[in-house]
Amino acid sequence: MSENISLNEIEKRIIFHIDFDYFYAQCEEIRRPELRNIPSVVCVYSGREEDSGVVSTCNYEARKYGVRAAMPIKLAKSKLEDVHSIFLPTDMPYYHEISSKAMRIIQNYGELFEQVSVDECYMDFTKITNSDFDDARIFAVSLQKSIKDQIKLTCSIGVAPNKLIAKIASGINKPNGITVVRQEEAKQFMSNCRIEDIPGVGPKTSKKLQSLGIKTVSDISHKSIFELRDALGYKIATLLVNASNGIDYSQIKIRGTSKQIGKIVTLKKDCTSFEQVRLIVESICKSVFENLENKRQAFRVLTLILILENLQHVSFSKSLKLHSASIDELNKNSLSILNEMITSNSISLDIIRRIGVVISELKDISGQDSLLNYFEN
DNA sequence: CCCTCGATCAC
DNA sequence: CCTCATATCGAGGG
Repeated sequence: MSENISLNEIEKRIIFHIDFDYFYAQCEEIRRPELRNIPSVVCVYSGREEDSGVVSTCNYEARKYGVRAAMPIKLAKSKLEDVHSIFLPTDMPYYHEISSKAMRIIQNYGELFEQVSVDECYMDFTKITNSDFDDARIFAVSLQKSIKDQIKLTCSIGVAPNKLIAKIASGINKPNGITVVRQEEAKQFMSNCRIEDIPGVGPKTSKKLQSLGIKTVSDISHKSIFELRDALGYKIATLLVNASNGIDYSQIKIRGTSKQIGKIVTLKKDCTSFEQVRLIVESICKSVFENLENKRQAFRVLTLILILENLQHVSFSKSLKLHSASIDELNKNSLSILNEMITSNSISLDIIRRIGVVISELKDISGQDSLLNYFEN
């Protein structure tokens, strides 16, 4: 913890984690209320084949049949066979519109605000509530009501002494729920959680812990960071030991613009010639570059990512000497990296499933006179 | 200290 | 069956 804030102040915080319920599917219900009564599934279609892709979100009606986020569309369809249901593609611009309206309402409540994603944010309510959890609950109810009244959107709120617990708590009484965890309940609350409930613990970390014989949050709380460091790395070890004791010092931080811009696409099955791949890389570059232009920024690092048939990821990156805002530069470098990757790793074109381009080390160039082709100095 | 690359997470 | 975008960590090499 590098922030200079006293422990005393840290422990008196009241943090909200606000999570919009089944967000994409609920957005669809907002513009088409008739969807409320039937299972609806919002999907990311990869275009590789008819119905290839995954479920992004689904409403609770669909969940009754076992449909879940990240599930292949084909599997979801099989679960809803013979059921009157609807499958829709994502419409991100529309979801962002709804999201901004809701986020604006939340921000108007006052203090430090951190938007984590399109459907999730944190807000510090310490001052407004004077560290009183009863007050905080009233604010949570009022916030839910404002959002519901103004845009017909429901959300779930976790109220806790830190971000970690607020985040876990918001998921407990979903949808349209409020869960309050006080400072004095923090450790007990954590010990009732499963290890996988801790944000930052995924399948890999879970498995490592299991192989160490660690099965519960209480098991972790009896370990030292030192004991876990070798297996998990310093950061995760620290996170886990603190979390298991109900502690999380991380602060709400106002997020600036993103630090990278990227796009990954899935190749059609019949795409095998280098010429086809080249055109795809160029179209990805175009889209990434448009994004960069809109933000009036230049990039210095670009990374090309290949995802192979066996879902293995291979990435190569290149740092430029100077920042660039030239699409030609982006194209040229992407293609040269692609060539290098294919030859040096002896990757044949037909085992490439997905291709991505990411640019990073971004820098604002608004105010520069030539945006089209800008080089530092 | 910078660069590159892979891993992991979670949306 | 297997998307997509972003952030962060850590190792290893210079």
